[in-house]
Amino acid sequence: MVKPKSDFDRIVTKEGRTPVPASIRDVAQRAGVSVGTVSNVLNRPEEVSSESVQRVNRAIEELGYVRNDAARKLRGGISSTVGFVVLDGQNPFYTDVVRGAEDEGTRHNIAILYGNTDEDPARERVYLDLFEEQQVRGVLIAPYGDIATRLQRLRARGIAAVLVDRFSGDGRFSSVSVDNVMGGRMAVEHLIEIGRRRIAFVGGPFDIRQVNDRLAGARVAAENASRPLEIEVIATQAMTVEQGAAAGARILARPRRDWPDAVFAGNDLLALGLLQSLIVEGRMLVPDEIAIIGFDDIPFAAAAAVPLSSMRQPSRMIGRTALRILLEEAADPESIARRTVFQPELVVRRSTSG
Amino acid sequence: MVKPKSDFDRIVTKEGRTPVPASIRDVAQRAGVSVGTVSNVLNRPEEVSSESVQRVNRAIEELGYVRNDAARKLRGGISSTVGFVVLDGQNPFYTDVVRGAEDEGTRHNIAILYGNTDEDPARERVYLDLFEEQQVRGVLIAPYGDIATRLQRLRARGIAAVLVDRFSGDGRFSSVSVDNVMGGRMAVEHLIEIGRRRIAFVGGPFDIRQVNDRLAGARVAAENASRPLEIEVIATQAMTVEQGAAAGARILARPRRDWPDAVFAGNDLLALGLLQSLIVEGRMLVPDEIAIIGFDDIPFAAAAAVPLSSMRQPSRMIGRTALRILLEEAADPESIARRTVFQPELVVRRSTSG
DNA sequence: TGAAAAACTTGAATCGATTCAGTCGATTTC
DNA sequence: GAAATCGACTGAATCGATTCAAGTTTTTCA
Repeated sequence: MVKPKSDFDRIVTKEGRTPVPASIRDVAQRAGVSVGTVSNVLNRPEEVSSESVQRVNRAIEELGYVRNDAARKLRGGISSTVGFVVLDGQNPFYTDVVRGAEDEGTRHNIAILYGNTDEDPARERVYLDLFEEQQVRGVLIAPYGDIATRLQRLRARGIAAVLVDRFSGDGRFSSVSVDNVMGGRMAVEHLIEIGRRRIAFVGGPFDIRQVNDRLAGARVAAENASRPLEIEVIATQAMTVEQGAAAGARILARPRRDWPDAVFAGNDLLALGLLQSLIVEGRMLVPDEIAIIGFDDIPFAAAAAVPLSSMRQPSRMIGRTALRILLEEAADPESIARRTVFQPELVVRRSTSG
Repeated sequence: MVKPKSDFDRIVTKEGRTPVPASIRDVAQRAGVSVGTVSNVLNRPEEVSSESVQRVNRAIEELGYVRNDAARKLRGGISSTVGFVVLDGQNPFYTDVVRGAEDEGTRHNIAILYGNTDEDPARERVYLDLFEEQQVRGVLIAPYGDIATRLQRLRARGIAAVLVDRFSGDGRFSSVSVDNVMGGRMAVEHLIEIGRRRIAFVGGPFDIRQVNDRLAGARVAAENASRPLEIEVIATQAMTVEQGAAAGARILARPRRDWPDAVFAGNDLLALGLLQSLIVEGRMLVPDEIAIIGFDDIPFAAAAAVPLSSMRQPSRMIGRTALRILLEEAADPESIARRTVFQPELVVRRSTSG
């Protein structure tokens, strides 16, 4: 076992300073006040005379004091970390959501414990365990499996949870997401508006709630059209670029007259894969032969060779809002769960302006 | 101030269970042993009789006991979190590196505190402060500014640090990176090999070490060519898709005969931006008129409309290795800093096979 | 059989921030 | 002038896991 102290001593002798982490007691001594006063300066400066505040702050400065979050947590004070369990860390959409949470976090001096599950329920559990051990202030989670009971247990331990990008069936937890049904509907309405009739939905697996919702919305649009139409479903095993390209290849393998003239992809990764595959003999079929619209509006959508139309999610805003709600709930355990739903926004680019 | 306990009580009465977090003392009582024994079961089961191990484990199971990491940390035990400060969280390359660190982390039951600095030295400092407060086991950092002194201070507090994707000038800290000079050289050698002569480097700002190194390597290749050539430098303000597209626009604005016939982009984001911009009147200039090679081989490189040649970095491996070294150093403060350098690998795709 | 060694177990002390009942003066009130 | 009020400060007790010197039981072997 390493003894940090002895290491510090070693450094002391070497550099002549005293880098043994200063405790609140050291600060109190140097400032000539009690530990209680130092703690008050740290936490409720308004209750301390300005003279004491100054002296304490000077001592803190001189000693390079840094608060020990472990001790703070232990005594029952609240933790200054929040866990974020992400479904697919590789997807820029989630990167953006995390970024939003981060932004809000730094404003409250909160750090984010990050966990990427890659749609693996086992990893999901591992991270929730880890976060429980850490006694985080709360957990943001873009869930894959069914974690209601797990979250319930965390709550019993005083750890709040907010669902991201999805809501809980029973409404027992707050959530921040986008109206996926509406998004699906708007996407397909747009395709119909630009005159497409043979519309396909590419996406899957359908046990991912978001996928289902987007398809459902697409169907609503199809039925409500002045001349109703059918949505063909081309199922994929995942929402990745590779799967998108594979789906594209399957489309191209059909006789020409069976091609759809527009595809609504379950997310932008799929759409990018499709885009890549829809080049025949150096000619890009998008948007003239086949229009494509995606979902999420990740940064790469605009940057694609044929800039991609997409349903924009306010991803950073989702992250920020989720963290804000989480902090509120952590502060007030009596608070009632609420659902926050943002509206997606249609972003038209070249892939659907043929 | 919220009193978690009272909330638990409320739940107790509601659900009839006792979700007050069980402590090691509760476990000891239930198992009929002392707290010391429970702690031993948790930390050195080989020193405890198998009967006790069983009883303790049963009690743990029954009570739903979860170790309190704060208490553990406080007593001087080691923390089970590690901080990771990332230069550009939006860049899939770093996402991958984090993923690698995560993989290694879960093997050691370690969670990652994540901080994205977006090349902002102020944020860099904020995160290092936060991590210090958390008393993390160590810090992985892809640094932007000069943080030698800051890291030195962390080290004095017993917090190890490993640089990622870059090494420290004075070699006082371990680092895991790729040989950027070699990568730049290989990229340009490849361009020369496919018969290109008017080669440009797109990248910047040059106070990012990696950029400098890659350019330096490119120049070595240019000088060593059988017929030496000059590398034109097209400077960008950042390594983003937008900047890449802007650089592309500047190239297209020139008279045709002043175009380069190949571009080595400082990273894949720039390359993708370039790719996007190099479509003139629906015709893709890549690779016939202008070949492009990037750096990093992010997943989107292969998925681009014209699949992008790139210098692959073993990004996950970098993350895993960095974390492994960090843990070793955290365990042994006497250990000496070492530099780990991986070789990049040339991945040829259509953007350079004209 | 008895003594020494080995194997386990115990429980008080410890880490550092927070809290809160209580102390101390100074000021105000009646 | 005594009592009440107020503001500022104090410091012992607390949280839970770990450690380790000391204690107890079991095993080993002459």
